[in-house]
Amino acid sequence: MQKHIVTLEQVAKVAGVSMKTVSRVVNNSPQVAEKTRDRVQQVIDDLNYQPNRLASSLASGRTNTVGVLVHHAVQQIFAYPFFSELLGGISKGLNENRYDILLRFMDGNMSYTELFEHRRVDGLIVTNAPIDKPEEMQGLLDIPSVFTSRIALRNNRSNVVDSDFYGAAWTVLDHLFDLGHRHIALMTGPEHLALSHLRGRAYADAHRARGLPVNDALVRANALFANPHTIRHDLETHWLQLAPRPTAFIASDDITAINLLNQLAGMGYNVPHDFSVVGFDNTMLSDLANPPLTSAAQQSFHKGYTAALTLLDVIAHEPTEPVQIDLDMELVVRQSTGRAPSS
Amino acid sequence: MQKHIVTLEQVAKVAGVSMKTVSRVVNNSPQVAEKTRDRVQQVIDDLNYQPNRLASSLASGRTNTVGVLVHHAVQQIFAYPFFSELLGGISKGLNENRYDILLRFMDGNMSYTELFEHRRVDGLIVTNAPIDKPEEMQGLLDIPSVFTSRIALRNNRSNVVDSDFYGAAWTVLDHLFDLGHRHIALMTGPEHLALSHLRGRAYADAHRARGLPVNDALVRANALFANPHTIRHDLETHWLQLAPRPTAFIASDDITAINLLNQLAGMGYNVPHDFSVVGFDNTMLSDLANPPLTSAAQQSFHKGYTAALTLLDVIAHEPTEPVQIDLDMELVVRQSTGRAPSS
DNA sequence: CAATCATTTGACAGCGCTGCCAATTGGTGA
DNA sequence: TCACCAATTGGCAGCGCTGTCAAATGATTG
Repeated sequence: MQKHIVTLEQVAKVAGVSMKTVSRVVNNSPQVAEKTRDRVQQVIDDLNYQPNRLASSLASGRTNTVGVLVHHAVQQIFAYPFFSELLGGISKGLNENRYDILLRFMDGNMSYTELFEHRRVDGLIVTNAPIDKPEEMQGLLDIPSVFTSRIALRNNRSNVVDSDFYGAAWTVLDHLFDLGHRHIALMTGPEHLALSHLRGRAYADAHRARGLPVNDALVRANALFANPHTIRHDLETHWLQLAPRPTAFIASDDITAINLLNQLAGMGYNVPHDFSVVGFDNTMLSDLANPPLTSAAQQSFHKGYTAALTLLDVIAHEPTEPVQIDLDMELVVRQSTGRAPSS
Repeated sequence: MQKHIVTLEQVAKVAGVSMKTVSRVVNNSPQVAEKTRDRVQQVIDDLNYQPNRLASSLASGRTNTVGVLVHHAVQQIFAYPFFSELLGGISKGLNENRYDILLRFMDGNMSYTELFEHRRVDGLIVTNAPIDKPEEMQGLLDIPSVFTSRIALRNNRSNVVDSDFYGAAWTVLDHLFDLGHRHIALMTGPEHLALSHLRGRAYADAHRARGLPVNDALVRANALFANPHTIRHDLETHWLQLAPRPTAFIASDDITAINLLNQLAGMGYNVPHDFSVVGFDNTMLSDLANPPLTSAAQQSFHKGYTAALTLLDVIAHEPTEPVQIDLDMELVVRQSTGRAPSS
């Protein structure tokens, strides 16, 4: 399909310089006389020379490419707008530094370090790392890599860029306390994710700080993206059976929150009059919800962006200490939260 | 960070065979004696040899990598779950054939053919191709490439895998006709997308087929993902001013539909009692809407999967005729559509 | 047992570029 | 004018692999 493949050598020949000089021009090396640069550039343009990046990478050992690993089992997560935004941020951070993305949806039998070992990338960004296979992750610690989620509470050798779920949960609780709520249900998220435990801790700490008692029945783990049926079931068999009843719900994520919203509406309750509901992530779904959902915003785009820059830094400087960055979360208040019903 | 980089040559030396033989083993070439294969494989495992894919690609001219281009200006689209699913399908199709994805969010000054010209990929998949720069797209026609959207009605040299928006619009209209609706508003989507025109044509054809008159005021172009404000404005200044008033709305996409749903609710109308609303794409948003949204489903995952397989076929066989595939869309009926109000 | 042919293996150039280091050029001051 | 130094430029090996084609091996047959 291609007519002629123009190489460095041909450009050099036509321009009457050495390959090395052409190489310098292509790579914007400063040590080329301006006259020479112009002449060579002219030939490059004339011949429509396109450098072969593979050859360049092979010779230099740098690929200017980063692998982004997405855990496959979490296909579902992938449809969640949050991920798309994260990827957008990663892309921006990398593109600004002339890096490309090699995207891989991880399959059961794939090795997490393969892309790097095959010399195809300079480093890896691991999103939603599986928490159930720490051994497989182990190899990543010896490689330039950044996780966008804490992989386990005790793991502290990994480079991590994550949102401050502890602080966010605390902020949410303050918001609800201020609205007069005293019985607040918390759906933490799954047991195996660090963020669930962080939320749980914040819940206890925030209550303690206000001198309020903690009712353990009000804190429950749940699967992310809980479906309507499960939520209905939990409402009927648990939450609404409690005495005193919770007057507010902190959901693990926006989808769970919206399903909760819809189930409550279906049962004849009014949000925020009867119950307040808070979501997490502040995805576009929050705006579309009815009523619009109060949600703790992860800076998803910025998180991706930061992860990218962090990785590039790790690649360049190989720090000995792990880099761990917490990003602020901000509570976006909409109409799903209001004053606690005066019982 | 790496201790030893094991090369083919070292494996060959240790195994006591030539490099070429090791290469054959690595690439599963059939013409290797079983005994030799086992011995070599043993050494490969022992030394933990990892082939250098760059070197392999450089020598062979095949990268086993496909570029996926995402138009940057459509950042917004990217947060739309549809895209994530599409990407998931692309990934599946490619992974099954041992291809990887080089993902690029296109920036204003990027060349669409660059990745290929730099020999980094064997072909390209172009999602949401910009329709306003046909010249830049032109180069893609001489390269193994597949578009996931019709780039322009008249362009017929490109390989395209798209959903059958014409048929889908017709199906939606049938559904609404059957429910007794006779005044149906159509928000086609933007002028510059082929799908808008296809929907418009289906609208006219479906009416004609039933012997119904077409009221041009009921068909309007709109931006995808119309925001609540715009929708409110259009309702107040246009749709609700018409006589007779439309009793049903076909929205260009799920987000527009949901915003419409919320605006109508905010104005005190009941859906589906007062108005029926249909969305497009059947994203996860449809389920979360209140009431759940009737929506025409693009097989987003399957579309990506098909696009991937199509591209691999194009790469392998360089067909002379462009490949154009239409994927069926299915109407998923939920609670946002009902019988037309008996006026 | 030699001739024949299929199967298996090997030698080596070369893919297109960059790193290293040497060679050349041009300008300066004595 | 010549030594001297900085700024440019060039030569060439080699990155790790595969393609081509030749060589060696082994099986089969008359």
